[in-house]
Amino acid sequence: MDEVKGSNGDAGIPSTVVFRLGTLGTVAADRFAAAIEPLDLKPKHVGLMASLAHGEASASQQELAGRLGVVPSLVVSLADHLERLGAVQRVRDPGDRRRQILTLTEHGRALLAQCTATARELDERFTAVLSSQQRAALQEALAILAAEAGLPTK
Amino acid sequence: MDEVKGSNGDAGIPSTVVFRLGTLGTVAADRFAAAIEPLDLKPKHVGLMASLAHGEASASQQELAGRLGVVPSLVVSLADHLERLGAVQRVRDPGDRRRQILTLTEHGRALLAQCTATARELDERFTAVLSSQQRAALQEALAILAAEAGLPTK
DNA sequence: TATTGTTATACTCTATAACTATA
DNA sequence: TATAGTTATAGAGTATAACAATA
Repeated sequence: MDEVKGSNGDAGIPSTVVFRLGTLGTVAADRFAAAIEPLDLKPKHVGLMASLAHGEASASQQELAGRLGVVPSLVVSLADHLERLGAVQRVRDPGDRRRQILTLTEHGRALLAQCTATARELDERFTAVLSSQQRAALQEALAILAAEAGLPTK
Repeated sequence: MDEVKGSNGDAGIPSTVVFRLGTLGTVAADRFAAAIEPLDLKPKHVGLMASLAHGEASASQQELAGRLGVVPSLVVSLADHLERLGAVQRVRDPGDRRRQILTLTEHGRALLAQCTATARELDERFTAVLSSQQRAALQEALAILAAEAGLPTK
């Protein structure tokens, strides 16, 4: 018989989902950050670009702050950097001149595509120890949890 | 037939494992941090206690720094705080009086047990949207990835 | 007066470097 | 001279608060 049945009474905090997501999340984020560093981008920049690429290709900075779950002043510096790189454009909303509408440029799309390719390469190496069934199951579970947590899904 | 077969060509960076682990990891870590805040603990404190609880119940600060993947000076402040709470004890190694041996106290064990219970409650709510098969598959995949990444497994 | 974006400032986390004691 | 731990300092990242332009 198996020594473990159902939930292991001896299993400590490292075997909980929250703990493992936290620690693995840090590892994944660090590796991704290192991989995109040559592009002069941080994960948050990629998050902003991804948010602009999804559906409506433009948004006000307030909207972005809400979507990313960060404070508006942080969007300013992220957008400043991306604008300097030529990845996004700021245009005053003619209907409400207080608002800055951010749109992804062609170069921005190219950069985002590069980041996506990089992430996929990392995925392959990172999940190489998993069987294809395990990998698919992981993808599925993470997608559901991300949707539930209100995180970008597509 | 399904619109998606194998890997979705339209899937953006948010659907990669690294990106999702990163974002979900932040969410999980934030929730856990909020939950243990009443205990006057941060996730890193719990990580240190968990490291001491596993197998050999004591270690030098250098060893801990290595295990946690942080710099020794950070272990000092973590240990300071835990010592103030009565969760760990510092004892000079008689064999090498430069070394401080950290051991978990009874109170430390009790605190860690509380954190573990808290993490399990969070797990239940966090993974409530998953079927039991999906939850088991997630557990399995995360355990494998954690082991592969050299993170605590038990 | 309220809201958008911006700037100035402060706080948290963690690392690097300098220092003390022991070896 | 080298190492364990400590203390002092600095940097990255992000939030809060004050401000300017527009509504």
